[in-house]
Amino acid sequence: MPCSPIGCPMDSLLRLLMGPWTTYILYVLRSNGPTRFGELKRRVAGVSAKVLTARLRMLEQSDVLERHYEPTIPPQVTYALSPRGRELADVIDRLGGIAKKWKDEDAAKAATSTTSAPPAPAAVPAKPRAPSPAAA
Amino acid sequence: MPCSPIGCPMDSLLRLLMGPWTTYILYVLRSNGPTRFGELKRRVAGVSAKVLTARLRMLEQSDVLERHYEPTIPPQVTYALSPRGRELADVIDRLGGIAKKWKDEDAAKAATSTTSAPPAPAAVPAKPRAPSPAAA
DNA sequence: TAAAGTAGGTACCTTTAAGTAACTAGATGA
DNA sequence: TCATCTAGTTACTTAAAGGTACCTACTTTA
Repeated sequence: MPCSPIGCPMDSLLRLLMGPWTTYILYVLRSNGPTRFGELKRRVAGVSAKVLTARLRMLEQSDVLERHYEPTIPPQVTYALSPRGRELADVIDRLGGIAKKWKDEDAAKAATSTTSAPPAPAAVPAKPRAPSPAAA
Repeated sequence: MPCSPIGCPMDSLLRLLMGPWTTYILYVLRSNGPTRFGELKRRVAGVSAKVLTARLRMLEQSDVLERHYEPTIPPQVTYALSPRGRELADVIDRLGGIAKKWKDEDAAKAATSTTSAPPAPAAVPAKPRAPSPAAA
């Protein structure tokens, strides 16, 4: 079940971003700088250690972030964005900009439409959707 | 199981891109222009009608693409990118560029390392990974 | 003595989402 | 008359993920 045909270079990259939390991990790492595992887990609220570990391994193996292991007695492991990670985080940022813009546009549109009208119906009744045969 | 905390504008956008085939649908629509359902299904090789329909509905509801229904007797339904879709496709293109660059870099690195060496071992044995307690 | 904090690993369960196949209407072509 | 094409829909099945809980070794603190 690929995101795109096998061999497409996007495929592996998307597989990277696709997992839950991934972009948020990158976001935290970008805005927070090198971060320890526990701190990361606290900031990415709601993520389980298992999934966080899995994501970090994926990202590390793809050279998107760097893992620094300090063998002190309570061991200290720090994660930081690599150059690739920063490159990726920039694009994600751009994506975030688009997302925010759309949301604002939607909010503005909703505001004007509800200025003198009841809450808009969820569906688009006038649209000539292909009739559902089974519904007959 | 959000990709990021609830309320983050990225969340819905990522949910859009995350689904399998989504980016490829956008890619086909971008390079091919308005495309009919069957043609789309043929170009996005391997996708099932069910999933393709689901993705198209998602993208349509998010105003990423436009659906045009022509009630001829074999009905003709055409999908095309909306302005938002083109905006999104641009970013995806950038992401694709990064993916390609990384792949080339990896290939080059692999070529130099295998010039006089056997296939590189898959793991990184020298890295001081935190010892696995259960393995002892 | 026992709990807490470090950074995870592992087993088990559940949920979600994809795949597959069969079905739809109505006209056309063999 | 039956299959085919259009653009899907629906039910059923299955597999891949995530969630939860419990486990590790070692030290410090209460």
